[in-house]
Amino acid sequence: MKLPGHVASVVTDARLVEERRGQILRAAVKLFSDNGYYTTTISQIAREAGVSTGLIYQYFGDKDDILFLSLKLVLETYEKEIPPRLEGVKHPVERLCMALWAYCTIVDRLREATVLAYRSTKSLRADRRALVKEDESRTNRLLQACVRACIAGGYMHPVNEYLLVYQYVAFCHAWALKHWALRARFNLGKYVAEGIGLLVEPLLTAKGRTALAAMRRRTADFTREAKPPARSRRARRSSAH
Amino acid sequence: MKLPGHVASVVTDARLVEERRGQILRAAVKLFSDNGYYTTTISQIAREAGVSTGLIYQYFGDKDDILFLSLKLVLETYEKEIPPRLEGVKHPVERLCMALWAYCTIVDRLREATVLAYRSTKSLRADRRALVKEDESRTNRLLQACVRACIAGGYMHPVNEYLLVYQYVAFCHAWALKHWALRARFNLGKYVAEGIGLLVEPLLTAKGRTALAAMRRRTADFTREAKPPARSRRARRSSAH
Amino acid sequence: MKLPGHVASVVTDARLVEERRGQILRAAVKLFSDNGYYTTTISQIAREAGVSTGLIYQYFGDKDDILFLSLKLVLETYEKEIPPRLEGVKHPVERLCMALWAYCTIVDRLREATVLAYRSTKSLRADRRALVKEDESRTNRLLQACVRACIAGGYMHPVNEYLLVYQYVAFCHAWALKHWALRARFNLGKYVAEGIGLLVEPLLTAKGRTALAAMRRRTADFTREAKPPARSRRARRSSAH
Amino acid sequence: MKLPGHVASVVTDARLVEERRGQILRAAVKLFSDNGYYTTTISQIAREAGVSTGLIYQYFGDKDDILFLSLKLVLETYEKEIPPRLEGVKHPVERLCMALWAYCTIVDRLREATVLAYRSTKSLRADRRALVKEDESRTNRLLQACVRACIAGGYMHPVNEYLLVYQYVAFCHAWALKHWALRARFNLGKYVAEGIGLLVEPLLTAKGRTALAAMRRRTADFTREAKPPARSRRARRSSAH
DNA sequence: AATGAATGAGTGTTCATTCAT
DNA sequence: TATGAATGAACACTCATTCAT
Repeated sequence: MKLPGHVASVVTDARLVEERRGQILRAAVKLFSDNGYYTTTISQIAREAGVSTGLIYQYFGDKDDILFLSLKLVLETYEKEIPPRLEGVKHPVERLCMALWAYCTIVDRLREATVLAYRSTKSLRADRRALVKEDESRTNRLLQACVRACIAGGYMHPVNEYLLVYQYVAFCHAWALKHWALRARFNLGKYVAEGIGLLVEPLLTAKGRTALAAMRRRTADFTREAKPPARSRRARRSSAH
Repeated sequence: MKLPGHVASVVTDARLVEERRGQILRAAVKLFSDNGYYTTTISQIAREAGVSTGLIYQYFGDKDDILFLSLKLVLETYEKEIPPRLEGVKHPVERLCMALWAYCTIVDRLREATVLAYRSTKSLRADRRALVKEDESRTNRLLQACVRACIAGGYMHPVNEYLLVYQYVAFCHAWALKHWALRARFNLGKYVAEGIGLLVEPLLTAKGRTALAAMRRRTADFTREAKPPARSRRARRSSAH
Repeated sequence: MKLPGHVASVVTDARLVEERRGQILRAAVKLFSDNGYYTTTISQIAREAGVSTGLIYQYFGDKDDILFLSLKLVLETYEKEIPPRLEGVKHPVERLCMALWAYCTIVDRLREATVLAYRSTKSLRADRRALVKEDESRTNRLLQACVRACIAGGYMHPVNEYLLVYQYVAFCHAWALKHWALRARFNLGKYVAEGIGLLVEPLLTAKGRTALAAMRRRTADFTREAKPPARSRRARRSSAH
Repeated sequence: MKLPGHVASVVTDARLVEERRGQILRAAVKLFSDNGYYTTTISQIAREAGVSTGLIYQYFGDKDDILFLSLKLVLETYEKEIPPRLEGVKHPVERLCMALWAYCTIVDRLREATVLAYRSTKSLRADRRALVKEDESRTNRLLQACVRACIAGGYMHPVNEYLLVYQYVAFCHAWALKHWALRARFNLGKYVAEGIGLLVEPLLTAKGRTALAAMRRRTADFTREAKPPARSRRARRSSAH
């Protein structure tokens, strides 16, 4: 009786399991993202990860296990990387905007992997699909807290916050899903800035708009820049704080 | 030198090609939607369509052809079914709302197929992917015309209409993509009504809001109903005209 | 209980059977020669012959029937076309040389078909293989008669005439089988002339050599010419008689 | 950009590749020889070789690869086995006769495979066909050297040595190709002896004939014997030297 | 723990043959 | 008689998975 979330490993040394799985999953995410789940073979993953095919079966029960942990890896990235980006941001409106901005930059970095999540979640065994969806829901709750704080603070008109969050998520994911169309018209900064204009600003109260305007004055940078390489952006961001 | 959009058939009788392809594609869309492209076998499609495996290759060159025409079938449904639903609707705000409502009802009817489009477009041969995207773009342009009319008529504040359309599309597709989560809280009518409250209303001018309110009074029905079976909905619609 | 040499036809009108079979066999010989038996499909044959696939099965029982009659057609060509070329040629040595020359010109015309016979005889049902070999043997006997006459007339030293005939056949067939190599060094006339120098002349008695020399003086033409197109060669031949 | 002569293997261990390929090719040559290329299935080859079908694809890229190496195996056998049989044979006339004898014994041993080469070379991908023909040409050159030495030594009248070699090759191959007819009248020894009488002796000078007669006196054995099994023949030969 | 050779069930695709019209 | 749509058995080839070393 296997638990759906459990992935068995023949190897017992926990540190080694951690390390090898990471090594294999990085290869898998890359290949799945580029070529899809079904067209990626175990031996391609092995080659990309620099191990033998046999070794993979020491750390994963079957191919579905690899997909499962690959998707978790991606979804957990969202969940883990957004909160630190909100640290020190106090104002609810600013937190909401920063959350969207953070989410979008992560999507941008994991663009192919985000598409993968849409393509391949249904390829998972059904019981595990639910687990992956929970991961996604947890990320949504991060946004939901931001929205709620805006409304609670009187910065945003009361709205169906649940639906709004889904719209925000759709907005962030669209950067990956519709990148083929959007990239012709936007860079990432412009995309987020315009998105805020469309999905945040119209919902704000007068008080909220004032806050947004203030924030814009301070962080004008990311709305104008051409999309820079990931590395320099990360560097700039840390120096800015 | 094959054109990417062309699918060859051994059979020459155009009527028969039309009919058989339809028969096979209906089976394929169903199976692809339920089980995905790669896990659906040609012989499953044949069985579902009530023909032999060999026959399929009289009407399609290979499995990719079937996927291509399946996706086209789905995307063309959007493109073809929205315009008739807008006939007779004059007011720009009302047209926009009706377009969203129409789009969402089609997505609802083709829920699995819509998910299929997200899952499997990347499984297409690259040259054909572009053609499918064009189909999608054409549907977007239907929405874009509605948005533009609203702005031109002074019913909506000037916004980035291109991005807004993508938000609308994301909203409609989300009904299929996130149905697992949304169905717990919304029925289709409520979903659309709330979506309009979130994505249309806040962007309207005073004049636009008046129009929206008027419309709501007249068509209050669809915002309250439980999701009805497709047949009765269609019946109601025609009687309403 | 089918007789091996019998090919059944659904159609009863003998004249029609004759005509249709000829039409189909010409197409089959061409395609089998170019592409081989197994890689040629019935529908290719049908297309080449300008009929439907179904029609082929009105005149042949199965694909093996087509191959069988195709090979017979080719082998009977040898058997039928050599004798008229010997008409009026009286001298045994001259008859032998003319037979070789005739055989080689036919091989040259049916080059691909000759290769086909080597490739595909073994693809025939075993009982029919024997029939085809009999056809070949009958052609051999034409040569054998020539050799025998030479020996009987004291023009050729007594030799194993049976083996010699096989050598002659091998020589003629080699023009097709090894054409890829021979064509770089010989045209057909030179090939035959040199072959006679190698396989006939050394076996002749003094008397025989005198005859050969005389013949050469008269028919010097074909030993020097560049290989002419089939049409002009045929024309010249008839005008020479 | 694949080189036509290269056959890729998934397995890297050279010794293993050598061994497995040999094992599979032996099975393939047997089955191709008996049943032809197209009617032999991969799984028949696998069964005959005692391996799984999958394994075959670890050592060959596709079925064409197997045919290619099968034909090479056969043609290289000629090329490799003739020279050792000439070792220690000094006299040009004797070398020529020994070469013919050696060639014919190899053909006799590989009778079916020799027929295979004629049947199936055209089934090869065109670029590889040329490589196989080169193998054949190399064997021809072995004979050509023998002929040339005879002429240079004044043992044979000057003739078109290129054509003569082709005639010798045709003679040797005929033992396989026309075995169905020849076996009724000849055993291998008699076939070669008579062949020499027909294709070598008449071309010799007086000096050459003396040498041939001398040789015949010494090695009279092989012209009379019934066809002995390959093994004892080889044994006798070495003891005779 | 790690390798990679070996397995064989499963897939897309072809094509000789049939048969309703 | 002639058509060509329909069939389905058969094949080449793939790849997740196992296991001896």
